[in-house]
Amino acid sequence: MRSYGQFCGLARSLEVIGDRWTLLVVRQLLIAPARYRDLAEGLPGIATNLLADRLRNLEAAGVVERRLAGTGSVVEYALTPWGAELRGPIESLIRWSTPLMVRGPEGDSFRAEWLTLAVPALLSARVEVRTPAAIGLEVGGPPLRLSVTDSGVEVVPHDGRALDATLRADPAHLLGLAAGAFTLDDARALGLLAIDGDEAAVRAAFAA
Amino acid sequence: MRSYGQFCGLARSLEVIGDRWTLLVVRQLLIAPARYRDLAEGLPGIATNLLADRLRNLEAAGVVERRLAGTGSVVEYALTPWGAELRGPIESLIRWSTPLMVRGPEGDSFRAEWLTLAVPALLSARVEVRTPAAIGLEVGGPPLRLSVTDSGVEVVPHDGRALDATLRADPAHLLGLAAGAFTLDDARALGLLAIDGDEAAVRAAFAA
DNA sequence: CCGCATCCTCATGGATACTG
DNA sequence: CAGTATCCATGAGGATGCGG
Repeated sequence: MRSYGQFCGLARSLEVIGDRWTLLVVRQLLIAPARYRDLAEGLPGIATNLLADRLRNLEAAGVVERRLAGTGSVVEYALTPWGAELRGPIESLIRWSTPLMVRGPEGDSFRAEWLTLAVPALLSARVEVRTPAAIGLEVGGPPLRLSVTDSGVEVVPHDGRALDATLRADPAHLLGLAAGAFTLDDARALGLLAIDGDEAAVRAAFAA
Repeated sequence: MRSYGQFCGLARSLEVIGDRWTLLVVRQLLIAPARYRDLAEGLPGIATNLLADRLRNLEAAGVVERRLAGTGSVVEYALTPWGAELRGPIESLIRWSTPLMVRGPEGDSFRAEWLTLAVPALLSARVEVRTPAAIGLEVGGPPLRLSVTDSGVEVVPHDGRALDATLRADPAHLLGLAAGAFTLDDARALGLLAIDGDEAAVRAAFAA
């Protein structure tokens, strides 16, 4: 990226993460450290040369580090501590995007893993009191678990542990619910989502 | 901007504000509504065709609106309510940029008005208890006033009102102080800044 | 296979001149 | 003053190649 030549924090940030695709690469690594192939899968549409270029630049800037995963010679990419601090800006942009998401997927590709960032970003900005709960999320793709604890909200791949309830919906409606754009009752009356198990737990988690 | 084709809030945000220069245009309008000429001045380095293009796109996206300022036929650009909500993401990126700012200007251009975003972004994330105060800031360029009230922290052009104190420093040191990167005592011992008036007010404002 | 590098084509950005 | 028009440089996208 060519320099803006401005002594301004925003301009300096954009010189690091302002290139096309760059922040989406960070998004993927915020979901989990990953190999090149996983990144290419999680970033539908990216050209392989661009992915390689972005990873190189992010590493040079100190946002990403290459490391050897597991036992052997498998290269893995992960965020540095400073890179991981991009969670704040990214969650902030996800919240800002709510008006852009309500129109639904419209043929765009979707991966359930993206919800691991979006749902906590939307919920934690809106729900103040937290009742601990574990809620399964089925939105198409691998099942997820929304985990509400005293220390915060997170969404992780579901590993078969015990759940208080399970919520099944399409991604757009789950996001709308997390954003508080409509109520759980309305959504359910319209058949947009289904709940199994302890409904009160779901209601508390979404403050709906 | 070409679509990423991903049903993800971050991707959809970047389709609106991800183009080069775009978020810097928003920065300028967050400082104050402005005419074309003011924007060109506040965005050193931008080409006129790009500024016109970005304003067109931002208007089409609903982030910016053109309006007639004052009495007559003078066109002015301002953020829509949704556009103004980009303050959160932008402040978040400014905080993230702290490690990029400590190396100083290095020949980059600087405008005092950029501090009206940066200083509150850094201070309000770090200082919890607020003692109301009005502190003049002299950093090169037009004088500013840091205004601390119960409701928040803001930096505005100084209009000659009464001040509790005045702080003179170069931009990099003021940012370091606002970020808590070093203490007021250290900075002053090194001759990096000077205070006139009520020193305790300055100390309280910066929690130093 | 996986992890890129190369090559080519087309879109976008940048600098500057110009116009209503 | 507020932009357009133009022309050149750079970067993105897509296909393919290639070494480990």
